[in-house]
Amino acid sequence: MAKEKYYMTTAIAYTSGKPHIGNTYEVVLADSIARFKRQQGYDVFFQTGTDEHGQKIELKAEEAGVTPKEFVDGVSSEIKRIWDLMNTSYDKFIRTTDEDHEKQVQKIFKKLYDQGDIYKGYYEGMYCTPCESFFTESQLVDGKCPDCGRPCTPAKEEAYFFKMSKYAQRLIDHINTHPEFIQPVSRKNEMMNNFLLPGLQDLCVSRTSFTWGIPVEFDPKHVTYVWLDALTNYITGIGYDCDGNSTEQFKKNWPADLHLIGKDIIRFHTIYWPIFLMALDLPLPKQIFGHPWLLQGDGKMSKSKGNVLYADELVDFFGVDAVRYFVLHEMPFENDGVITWELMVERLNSDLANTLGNLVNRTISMSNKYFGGVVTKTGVEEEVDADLKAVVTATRDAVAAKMENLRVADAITEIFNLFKRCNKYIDETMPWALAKDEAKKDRLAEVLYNLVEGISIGASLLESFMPETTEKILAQLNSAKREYEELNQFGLYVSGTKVTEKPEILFQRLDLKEVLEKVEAKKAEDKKPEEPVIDIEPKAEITFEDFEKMQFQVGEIISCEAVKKSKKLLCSQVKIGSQVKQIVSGIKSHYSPEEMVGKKVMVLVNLKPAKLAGVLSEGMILCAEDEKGELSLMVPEKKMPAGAEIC
RNA sequence: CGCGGGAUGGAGCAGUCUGGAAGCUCGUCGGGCUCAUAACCCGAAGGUCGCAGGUUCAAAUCCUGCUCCCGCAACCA
Repeated sequence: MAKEKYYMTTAIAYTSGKPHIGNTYEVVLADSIARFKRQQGYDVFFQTGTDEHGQKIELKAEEAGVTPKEFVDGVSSEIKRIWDLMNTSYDKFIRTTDEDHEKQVQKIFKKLYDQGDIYKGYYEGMYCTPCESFFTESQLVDGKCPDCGRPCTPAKEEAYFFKMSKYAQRLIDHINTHPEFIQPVSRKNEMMNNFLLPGLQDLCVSRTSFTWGIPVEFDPKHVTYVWLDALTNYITGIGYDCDGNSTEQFKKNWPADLHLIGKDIIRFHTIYWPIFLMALDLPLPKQIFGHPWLLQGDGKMSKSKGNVLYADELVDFFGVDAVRYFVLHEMPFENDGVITWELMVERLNSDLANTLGNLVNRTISMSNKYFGGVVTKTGVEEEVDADLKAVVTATRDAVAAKMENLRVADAITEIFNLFKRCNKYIDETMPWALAKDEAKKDRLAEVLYNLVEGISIGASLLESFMPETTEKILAQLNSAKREYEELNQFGLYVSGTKVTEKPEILFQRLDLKEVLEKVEAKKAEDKKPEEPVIDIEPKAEITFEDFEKMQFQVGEIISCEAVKKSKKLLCSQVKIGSQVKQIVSGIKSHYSPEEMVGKKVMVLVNLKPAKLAGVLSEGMILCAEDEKGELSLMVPEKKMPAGAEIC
């Protein structure tokens, strides 16, 4: 029997910067679903990728001093690196700068234009450049962008529009007759009430204000605007051709079985995307799941605070599978989840180290201790075994039921319930007590066999979520990977198999305090290169001769006192070579006279003497000043004698 | 009236659509055990389900009003 296909996608990640743990969550979530479907025997095609066009990227690239293409190449490979680091099993990583995608988008644009779904018009309104968004006057807050609060400028732009209204009723009918289409269901009402029922506005699908995009073939000053470019990746990635020459792969996989996306872009996926597809006369995806967000626990996420969590950083601390476990387990189905270092450590210690790692470890240790590592089924059963077996064999279907509803967190919980049951079984049977009685040796063997078998099944079920851990456990138990069909059967572990002699610690417990200290240290390290820069008004160019006229020397401050009758001034006696000059400086609010003494500073020596507040000043002590007016004395980086020339 | 989300024992969350004995994990406390990564197992304490009304035999759940929190700054799925 041919395997049933399952085509699923994540949203494509926007290449404006490094993805944080929240972005990464989506692809890990998708991966767990893809892996589980494969385990169940589906012929899965799992696509992810990057969305690489738009004005924002054009600007970012300019800031970075590279071409947009160079910029997105860098970010896209960084995203791919993290996806790979997280061990995600995507089948295709599409980039919207891929040639075949671009070509196809152009063809789609033209086709929709030719058939009258796209028309040319004008976009008028207030434009916020960073957000790449137009707003109506009424949407503005204090004349500023309602999204980001920055100023907007009036703009009018020739643009192409898509006639959304034409397909609205068909979409409403579809949503009403396909309750599973939008998940979670609470989102369905939101879409209906806010967008569909009040009447859909036509969607702007082109821009002329920037060039980093896919040009409209027949009107090249326009580039395709985000959604028609980005959403179509789901079909171009598997070989759609709107001239009717779509690949076999496309014919097999479309329509998608699942689009997994963030809840913020549900609107685009449940309204615009289906309507585009209707216009192309293609079937609609079966399900769109808008997952919640993973939020930072301690206050707002902000780069300046240094509390943004990145996947690779977390992996450094905890390992890939622990991070996968956390984001999958901690993320609720409908509401946003929280991630903090504290919670992460707690989960690692309690679930992974204590419940799972320790179970594997103690089971293997006992097998070695009592039977030289050989696990034998003796058939000496007791009543307590029944419940263990019942729990173990029921887990597969319990997991499947949760996964069917995309309740990934709950699915994982089911597996851990199996491991907990195993731990309980150890207490119930007390192998160490059995070991003391030679007559109970066969019973002891049976108990250990049951444990090894239970763990084997649990480990196999864990594969979709923590693939490396599955490998490790099965390797330690010397157990073969089970087929899905075998995961609800107890007793397939081959009797007489020898487990590893030295069990490897699967998850090391971590001390929260130590972790937090390391995090702090890392933060401090990362902060340095992120200091802001300051631009000041450029002055006219000077000649070298001009420069040579100025004499700078290192001066040592011998004594210093505040200038009476003045708020800002300090008067210093400065030793420069063998002479001492009196210099008055406006730095009282930044340095006390006491702390000035002994400092070696940079002095402009041949400045014409002047009286400041009635006190003679014979030079100038140089300072750097930041945007807030904070001052910092210029001191030599190495030890220098007073009087050393600065040139 | 900008949009959206939230408020359930110390912490993180289920449960709300489809009313019917307040649940899970962690932490705390007490006990057990010693094979194991100071891990495991059992038990207990701890909640007027944000507030106020309403509907109902019955409300965390439905309705109305209110209060408070959070995101909407590119690091936003």
